[in-house]
Amino acid sequence: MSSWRDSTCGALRAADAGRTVTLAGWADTRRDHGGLVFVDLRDHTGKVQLVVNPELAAGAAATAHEIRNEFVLQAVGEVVPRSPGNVNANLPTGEVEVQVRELTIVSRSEPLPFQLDEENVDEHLRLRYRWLDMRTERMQRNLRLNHTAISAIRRVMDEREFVDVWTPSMTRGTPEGARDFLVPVRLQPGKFFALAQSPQLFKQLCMVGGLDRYYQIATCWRDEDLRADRQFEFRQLDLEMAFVDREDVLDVLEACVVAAFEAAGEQPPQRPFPRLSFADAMRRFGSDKPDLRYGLEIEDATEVTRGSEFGVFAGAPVVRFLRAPRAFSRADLGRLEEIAKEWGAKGLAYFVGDESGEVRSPIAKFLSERELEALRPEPGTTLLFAADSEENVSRVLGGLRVHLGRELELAPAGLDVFHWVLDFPLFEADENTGGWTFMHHAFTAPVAGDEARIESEPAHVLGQHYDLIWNGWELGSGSIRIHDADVQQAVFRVMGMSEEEQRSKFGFLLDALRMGAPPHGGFAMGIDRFVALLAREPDIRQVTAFPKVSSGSDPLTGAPTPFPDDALAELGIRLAAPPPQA
RNA sequence: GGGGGCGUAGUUCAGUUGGUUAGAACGCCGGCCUGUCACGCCGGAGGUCGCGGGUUCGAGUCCCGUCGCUCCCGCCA
Repeated sequence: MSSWRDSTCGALRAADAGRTVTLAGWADTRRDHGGLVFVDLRDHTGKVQLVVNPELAAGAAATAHEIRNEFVLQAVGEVVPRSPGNVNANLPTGEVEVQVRELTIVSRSEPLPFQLDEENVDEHLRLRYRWLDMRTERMQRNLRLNHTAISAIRRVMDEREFVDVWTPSMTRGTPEGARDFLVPVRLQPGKFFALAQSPQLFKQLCMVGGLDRYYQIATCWRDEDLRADRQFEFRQLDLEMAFVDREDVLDVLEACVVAAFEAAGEQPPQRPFPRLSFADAMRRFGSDKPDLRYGLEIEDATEVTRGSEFGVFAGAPVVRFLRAPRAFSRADLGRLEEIAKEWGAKGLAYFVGDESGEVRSPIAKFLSERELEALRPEPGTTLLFAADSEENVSRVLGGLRVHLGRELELAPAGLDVFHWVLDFPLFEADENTGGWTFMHHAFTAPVAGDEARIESEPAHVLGQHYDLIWNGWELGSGSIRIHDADVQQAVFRVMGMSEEEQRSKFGFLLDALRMGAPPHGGFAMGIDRFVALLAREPDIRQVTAFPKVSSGSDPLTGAPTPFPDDALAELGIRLAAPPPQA
């Protein structure tokens, strides 16, 4: 070890008694008795109690009185066992302490803007002083877990002979994806690189290039609003494989998830992960990423209410409901109706089954005996209805289901459910243009046999796409890609792209697909989301060393900042409006 | 772009129907203290109640605007 220390604080145990050690770390807490001084010295491994006795080390004692919180100290002393009455059972090192002989204040600290042991400290403040926040057990654990998970994943990649290939961050813009971050460049005034939203096309080209197995822990950039699970920049486990089927890709991902759990010391989920088709997910849970830790499935009442006297039911193509395990009050139902309206419902019909066995419902008087009998809620439950098009019913009940899941805490603590969602449609209607757009991206292959009807029946073509879901969070998605240029061009045409446009935007891809492209497929999994869930944190900022806040700025450095006009001029840029004063 | 929540000491919070000098705990400063471990005891400093305007005899409290943070919708191939 270095001259600064020959041992770490957290490692000391009863067996070390008698050793003389040199320790270095931070003053976590001090208890100055005027004569005796106790200091809990902390480093990255934990804490140990230092004792400074003026009768045994007068110089050290004088120094010890000067210690304040978070001073950096170096101490030389003997590890001694504590007397039985003085053992601290709350500390792994609590059976020993270090009797200090020499004490050096290596570095002083001003009083901190917040205390490290304080809970609920404003996050903006924590981020402004992230280097302090990082000293907390929470952040130490989270950042180390991030590393542990990535290491485990890299080991899986190595074992399976994936090759880590670096792809460019500065690349060609993709107007049809998320908003690009633009990078002006002095040598090409008036032109811009885009920061890569994903290495998608490059990894496909690696397959055409014969690399066979590609992977990267790839940083991606997207200029969209930030959320609990979204930052401007994030990392994904990005992989691509040649000569594989869907099953090969799913197998690799499951192995990565299990390996990361094991490395983190957690019980890994059972393999194979359950599977759900997109159609089933939407019908049963109203979501393409349902949280399957609880049931609360959408049930159908379309048949029962056919020809109902209640106009809203009679006039709707689809009537479905959720059976919530709670007899809601009128006030509750008012709030639920608001939620339903946010998801596009016009109102919220309900049947409350009171604990007494009474059924409360403002619409009961419109319904027949047959309907009432079929839809009778159990005592202590509430049926919540949506009557509309299939699409709207799914959206409303899906939104309500998520809300109820959270509000009623339906997910058992400690339960983790991974699952796949498969068999997505390749296209969806584009509300803006009235045409078709891809559901995930333009490079997903249709299922075998559907190639011929890409252009004739785009609505009915299924894609070889798959999503990985953990407790209702989309961890990532992948697909078997198109490896035939003609199929790729058919997809582009459905999206309304002219031959010219195809050439200018994706000519290089089409060229590659015409020069011996192997069948291939891959996946991209959001590492930050994965680690946040693994750490049981509510958002990805807690597992990110230096995140940005939701307004899109960095509280620590103050970035982004304005640039002087001459710096912009060199790039051929002039601002249309002066920047707001910082 | 839209909707909700929050903003009082360095920090975390309290502050009644609008009413005297805005409080507590921790932290900070000074003093005492040889077995504490969230050490204890005594004393002290510390406030633009985010900012601006309005209503009122009187605003931390009510109203309007604005800024910041946050959650959500849109957006995120």
